Amino acid sequence: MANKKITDSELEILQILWKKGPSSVRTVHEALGDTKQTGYTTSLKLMQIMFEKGLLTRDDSARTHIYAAAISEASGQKQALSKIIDSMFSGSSTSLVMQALGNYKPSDQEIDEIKAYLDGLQQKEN
Amino acid sequence: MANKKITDSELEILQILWKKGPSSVRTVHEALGDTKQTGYTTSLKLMQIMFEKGLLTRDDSARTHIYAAAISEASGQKQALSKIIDSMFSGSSTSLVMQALGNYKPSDQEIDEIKAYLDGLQQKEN
DNA sequence: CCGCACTTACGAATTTATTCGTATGTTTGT
DNA sequence: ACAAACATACGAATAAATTCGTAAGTGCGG
Repeated sequence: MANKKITDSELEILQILWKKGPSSVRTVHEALGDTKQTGYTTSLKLMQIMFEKGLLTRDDSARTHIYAAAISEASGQKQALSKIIDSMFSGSSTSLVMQALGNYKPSDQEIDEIKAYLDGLQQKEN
Repeated sequence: MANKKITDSELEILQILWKKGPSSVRTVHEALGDTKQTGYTTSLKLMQIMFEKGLLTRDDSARTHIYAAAISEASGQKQALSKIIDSMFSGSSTSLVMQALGNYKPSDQEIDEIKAYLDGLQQKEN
């Protein structure tokens, strides 16, 4: 519901949790280590803040707490899409789609998949 | 080339300049007034900073300086798309397209337009 | 000419995000 | 039992973004 703003650092952590599933701070911190070289307590603090914000849930029944993303990856994707459709594409999802197709040419096979998907959408319409 | 990070506030200003074309600080500030109620010097400062960052150009030959976006709207759109394709869609533009189509069902007519566009892409391929 | 409205410049306060040091407690291996 | 390794909590330093106050110059109407 409530749409708190997600910072880039927070997004990195969500990525990892989406990929790995519920994880300890250490696990996340080490996965993060590939791209950032910040201290362990930095990751900890960030995840605690995200928990307070409601971005993460956590199981603190064991000594090592286990955190999980509070929103699904799909819903994160939808949120990100909404934001740029509103802010960059004047609310037109179609023009976002065209622009994406133009910039990152899909292969023939991918094009066929998209077409099939579009056919499916038209079917349901009636 | 260089990909400076654009904040949300900065994006709002770019929006206005893309829509209205080169404008004075006052014009931008008043357009901004619809959504934010910050002081005039705040808008001024922000635009000055954007100018320093290279996000805006300006003509200071007259007393009232005229600012313009240094990047085109299309290139801003491309940048925004790149970012979320990388960060939210594991680099797959196709899955972004599918997700966008799924969330914001286009009309039959829009679907046809997209299909036509896809046909065009396949044509060129050979 | 004088004062008012408007402009830019710029230092600095405020707010928000990121990072880390340190305290404190728990677990584990020997 | 004890030390080393590891966990959380939390205050606070640092950095980055946003906001504004104030100074100083320009131009215009009367």
